[in-house]
Amino acid sequence: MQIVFYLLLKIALERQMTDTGKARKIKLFQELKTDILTLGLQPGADLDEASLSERHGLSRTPLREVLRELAGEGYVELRDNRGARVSDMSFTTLREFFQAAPMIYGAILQLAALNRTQAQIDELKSAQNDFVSALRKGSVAERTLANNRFHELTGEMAGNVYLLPSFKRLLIDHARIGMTFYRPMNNEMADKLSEASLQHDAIISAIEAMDDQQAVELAEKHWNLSRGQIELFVTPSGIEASLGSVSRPPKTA
Amino acid sequence: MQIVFYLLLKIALERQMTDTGKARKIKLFQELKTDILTLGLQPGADLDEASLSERHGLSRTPLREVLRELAGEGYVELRDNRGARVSDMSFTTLREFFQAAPMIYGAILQLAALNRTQAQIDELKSAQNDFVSALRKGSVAERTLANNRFHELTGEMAGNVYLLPSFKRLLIDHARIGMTFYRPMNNEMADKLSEASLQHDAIISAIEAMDDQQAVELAEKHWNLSRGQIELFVTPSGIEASLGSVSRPPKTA
DNA sequence: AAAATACAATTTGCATACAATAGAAATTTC
DNA sequence: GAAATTTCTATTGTATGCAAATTGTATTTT
Repeated sequence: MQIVFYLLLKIALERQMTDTGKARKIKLFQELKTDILTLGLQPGADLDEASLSERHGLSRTPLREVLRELAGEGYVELRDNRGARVSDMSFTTLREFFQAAPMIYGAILQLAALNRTQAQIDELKSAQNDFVSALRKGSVAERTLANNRFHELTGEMAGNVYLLPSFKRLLIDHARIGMTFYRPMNNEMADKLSEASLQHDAIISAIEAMDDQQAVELAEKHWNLSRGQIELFVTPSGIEASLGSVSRPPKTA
Repeated sequence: MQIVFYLLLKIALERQMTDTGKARKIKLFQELKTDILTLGLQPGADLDEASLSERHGLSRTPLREVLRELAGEGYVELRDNRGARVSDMSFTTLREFFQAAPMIYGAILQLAALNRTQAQIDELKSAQNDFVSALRKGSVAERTLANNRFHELTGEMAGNVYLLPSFKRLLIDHARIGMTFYRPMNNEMADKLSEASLQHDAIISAIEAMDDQQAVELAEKHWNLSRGQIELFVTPSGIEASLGSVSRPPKTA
């Protein structure tokens, strides 16, 4: 009987430590982020407050605050008297993405090389290890998240509060676009993935050596590789069979 | 007697139209923004939820949501279990500001020239009119806000969701720094203000002509002018009197 | 008297209840 | 039967009360 009480007490204490309101809030925050980054929640998807709050054991008040914070970082969009929805992507935004990314990425890596601390270097190396093992044996989502984490760290290293908002916004959509091309469909795409990993190593070296010019060059190379991956996915080599061989459902209505 | 009832009804209806919850929320949002931009609320100032909500006739729940949104745009910072405070500025952030601003400003004006619509041009001209009249007969805060509005419009013209977050963040601190140098203390500073106004006109012309290269050049010139104004304020010409002539209070404690 | 601790007051965080709004469904009108 | 209007339902927005946490103050201890 005493043991039962002891167990109950222990559970209660652990609950207080690990499952307090704040912890649930942070957990929800992270889960929504990763779900959005990995397309578990697709662009444009509606987020229902009631079901979300119930599913995560939070009342709607703190949930709504989480949604506001996510909106601030660009993960979701809020519509008046309508639900929140996952930030949308379109041809237009894709074009804007290609316009903005090279410049910001270059600036971030340059500043990272100039401002990094040793502790940050160690973190970056650790993140790169995770990325490599994700490439070897991880899922598409794990690869995307590991790559995202690597670049987030370079953003922290740059340590410029004015550049960071745009950089983070870019990383969100880079991850979502990447969810397609981190699913290699032929040898060419797989090769580019390992090349990306090698570039990460080079980026780490440049940053550690505080060689900002080298960092800028690597940023451009890394961006071009990424760009090539996207193009490979968007414009694949043509299908050999004629279109007539694709079965179509008969017209019924 | 009937007239009294009519008036009461009218007031009630108007109240519903103009002073509904949402309107109060938007108003609070705007007021906090302008107060922060014009240093009515100084960097680092604590924001008390209770007094703010009472003063604006809103309960704490929507107020807290407003604070979250302001935090997302970089106006305030939220600390756990502590109050929100106005985003701080320091030597470090000032340095970061000078690093990031030229690049972003150039990119924004270039894209503005490429993407602007005629309606936006008209708005920009109107904003420039307001700026000119603020220079002639407005307060320091009015000048700052008018200048801020002008540049916000160029940001809208650029229409790039990835660049906008950083640009807006820069504008916040540019306005706050500007609150010092839009208080001209000698002829040299006053001259630079009218020069800024002329540059605005040139910027409008370049954007209207969709001359993006010209827009980039003007962005650099405009930035250099702004930089010069800041330097004039930070490092003024020395005081002629000797330090000994400055009266000091006698040591009492 | 200085440091540490306990307590009280203030402030933030969360849950619930209620109000307002938007979208869908049903009814009426032509 | 189609269009417009009204009613209803589902969902978002706000207010209030209470719980948790922080900070400042008073008390105790050394």
